[in-house]
Amino acid sequence: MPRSGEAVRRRLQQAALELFVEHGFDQTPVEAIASRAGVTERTFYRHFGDKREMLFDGETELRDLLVQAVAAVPHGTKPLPTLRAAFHETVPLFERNRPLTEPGVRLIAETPALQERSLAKRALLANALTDALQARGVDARTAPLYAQVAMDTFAVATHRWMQEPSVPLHDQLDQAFRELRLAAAALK
Amino acid sequence: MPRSGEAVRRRLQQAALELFVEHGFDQTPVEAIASRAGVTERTFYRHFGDKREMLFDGETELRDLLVQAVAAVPHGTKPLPTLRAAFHETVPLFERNRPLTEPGVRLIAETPALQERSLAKRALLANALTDALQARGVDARTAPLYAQVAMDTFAVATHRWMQEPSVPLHDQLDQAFRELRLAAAALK
DNA sequence: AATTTAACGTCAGAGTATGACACTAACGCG
DNA sequence: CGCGTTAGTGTCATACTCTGACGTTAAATT
Repeated sequence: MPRSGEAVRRRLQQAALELFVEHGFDQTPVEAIASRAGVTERTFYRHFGDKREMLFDGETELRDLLVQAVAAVPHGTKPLPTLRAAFHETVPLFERNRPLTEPGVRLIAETPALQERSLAKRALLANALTDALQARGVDARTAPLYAQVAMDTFAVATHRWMQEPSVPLHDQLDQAFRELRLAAAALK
Repeated sequence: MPRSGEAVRRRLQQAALELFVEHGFDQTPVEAIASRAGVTERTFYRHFGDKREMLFDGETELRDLLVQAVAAVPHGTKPLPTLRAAFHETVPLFERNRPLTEPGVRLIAETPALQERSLAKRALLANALTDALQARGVDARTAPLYAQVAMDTFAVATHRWMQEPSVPLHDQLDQAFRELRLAAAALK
């Protein structure tokens, strides 16, 4: 296998992040990123499907970890407790990547095009969780609902954790799911 | 006020829908849409921010209706029951627009770019519901969670209703929220 | 050393979206 | 009824995104 290209990929990501925080996402042409990384614009598109994609690299890793964690939960556990347990398994991953993803999340928050992509990635995660639940015997009709709701609860927890780092992500998760349970109990 | 342009806007929407179902969204240049509508490509972008935006016109109407419905719910009602009641108020709107939106949803389902935009619109609705809840005294910390979760439950209900028109949307809504309550009760 | 293979460069091109400027049709008013 | 205002439109230019085709280079295999 010839020259790996992994180094180029990393240089592109770093160059992009620097230029994005300096001039903004929309004001940064792909040509500028490629130029700083020492490659051609064409090469950029060989490593990333499009300009937004570079900000969401860890998503596939998170997805694989989640589906694996769901499969590892003891059988007989109900859907939402299963997903909550799986989310707890991803806490180390988040804590490890925290400083790395911090500038990215601010960028996403202030760029509509990146928010859209972020929501799309979240939906992909929810779909993966739906499949993981079905593999455990949850019926195909209700699995999407559980996956979506749990995914949002997880997103709320991580969002709070980003803004208030003092309280651990584990506690944020339990707190969010507790609020979900109490709110749903009021439904009659 | 000079020539209204409302007719042009309608012609653009109809021309776009026809071309989209015939050649697909990605294979339909804006120029083709504008040409069929009898205007210039530049005029298209004066009526719609971008090419995806034409498929999501009713969203603002739905959003206004929802926030109004939330405000109309008797005070003292808990968040999730409030949102469920608000969703029930939008059922006539959905039933009325059903045949109109049917080709659109199929198009969205098979076009990634449109799915992203659809998710973004759903997020906007959730944000609007968050604000509506806060206006009723729900605290800012939990309101986003309730709005997101309710929004997903609503989305699941409408999705089922699209595929199985035999059971009314009202029943789909109650069923989905019932499943949410039961699933959350298992959280302990 | 020759061959294979994946990464890269170059070139061309379609499509999206925006800004600047001029023009025109409709409406209100004197 | 003529006049000016104003929103809608056309025209032109242009930056940017993304893709296809083709040739070249560097690394790994034999």
